[in-house]
Amino acid sequence: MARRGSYAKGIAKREEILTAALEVIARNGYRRTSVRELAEAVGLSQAGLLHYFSSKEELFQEVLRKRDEVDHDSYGVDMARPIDGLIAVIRHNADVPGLVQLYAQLSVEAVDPEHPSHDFFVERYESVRREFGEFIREEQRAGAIDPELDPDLTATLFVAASDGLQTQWMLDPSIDMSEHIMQLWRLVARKA
Amino acid sequence: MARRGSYAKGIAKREEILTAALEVIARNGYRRTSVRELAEAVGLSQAGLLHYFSSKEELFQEVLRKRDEVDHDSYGVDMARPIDGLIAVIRHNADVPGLVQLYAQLSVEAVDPEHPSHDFFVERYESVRREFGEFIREEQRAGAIDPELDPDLTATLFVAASDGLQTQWMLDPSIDMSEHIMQLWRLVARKA
DNA sequence: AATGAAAACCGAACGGGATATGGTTTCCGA
DNA sequence: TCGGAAACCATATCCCGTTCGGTTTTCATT
Repeated sequence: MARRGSYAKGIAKREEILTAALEVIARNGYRRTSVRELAEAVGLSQAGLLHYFSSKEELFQEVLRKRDEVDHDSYGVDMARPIDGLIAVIRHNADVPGLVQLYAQLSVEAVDPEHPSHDFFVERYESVRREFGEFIREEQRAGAIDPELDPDLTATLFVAASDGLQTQWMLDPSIDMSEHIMQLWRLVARKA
Repeated sequence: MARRGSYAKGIAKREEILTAALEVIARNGYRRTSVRELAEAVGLSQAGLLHYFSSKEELFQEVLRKRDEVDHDSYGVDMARPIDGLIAVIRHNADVPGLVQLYAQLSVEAVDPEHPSHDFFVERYESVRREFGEFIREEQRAGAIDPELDPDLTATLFVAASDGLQTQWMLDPSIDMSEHIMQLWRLVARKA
């Protein structure tokens, strides 16, 4: 049998790195977070840290992937409707500015097709739009949303609004992101 | 009298740099645009280029400021309604991906309060929201928009949607940004 | 038209960034 | 217990933005 996979110590260290990365980013901001700092935060050399992640960008991508998993478990499953999950996530995001900043930064950098996280984000957006679009179709069948509305277009709009609100919120934290999304939902939900 | 200000040659060179920066970004993407390349593109050394702009970030900010001026002159003045101006700008943006990328990148980096362009973006968003919010108030007075809608909230939503759509469009250029904004406008505009 | 001060520009160097290389040490299953 | 892979490090490399101390060019003043 070929020996493959990591040792127990390595698996724990990897998790520790992901957690520490978040703390460092939350404290210093994305721009001022270097692999040197990340390495120091977990008691490794730069090369030691890069043993776990082939690049800084891949490390960050893994942080976001893990966040997606946690969010999906917390707000995706037990929530009755995806819109409630979306609002819950957005509310939660206001408590983790480091993650929001990391996400905003990496998603924009990844528009470059050569960026290592390009495919990750392309697929992520596709799946988020697909899921939310499907939800809107359901609401239309249930009569809660105007059937004339294009569900895919509307889903894209929700995702866009969520992303754009984050930028404005980071520049001005007095902006209440969830309130704006609720307003958008009221706009698409049929009245009376 | 103290001699101050630039020579004719310098003023022309400065403009040339701003124009060339756009071309280089459009060709190489923001990530791969270095001051070395920028300098080569206009026949200067790195230090020579930095004589005009104290930093790379300041140069990029000036590119965006110039874009704002041009857009404002082109779509802000002669357009009847700001919403038409917004849609026209968004349509135009699809033809200048380099600018869109530069804007998206810099606006996110500038969320760091230490970033040299932080104040620029804070003020820019404030003024855009104020202008659009005022327009919405006018439409409400004219009876074109539900007076119950919070105009500032709605303005923020339009800005957020515009920004967020750009990210999705850069990742998937088949997305029609203007169509989505028109959809949003239909949602807020009173029907029948 | 000569002058001189500031603008325009350059070569070289600096500090810091991510990452590749070639190791040594530690782990742990066969 | 042993051997191979994982875990980890010191060092080196290359590119980045930026600084410093110049030289050359421009052009208002005289």
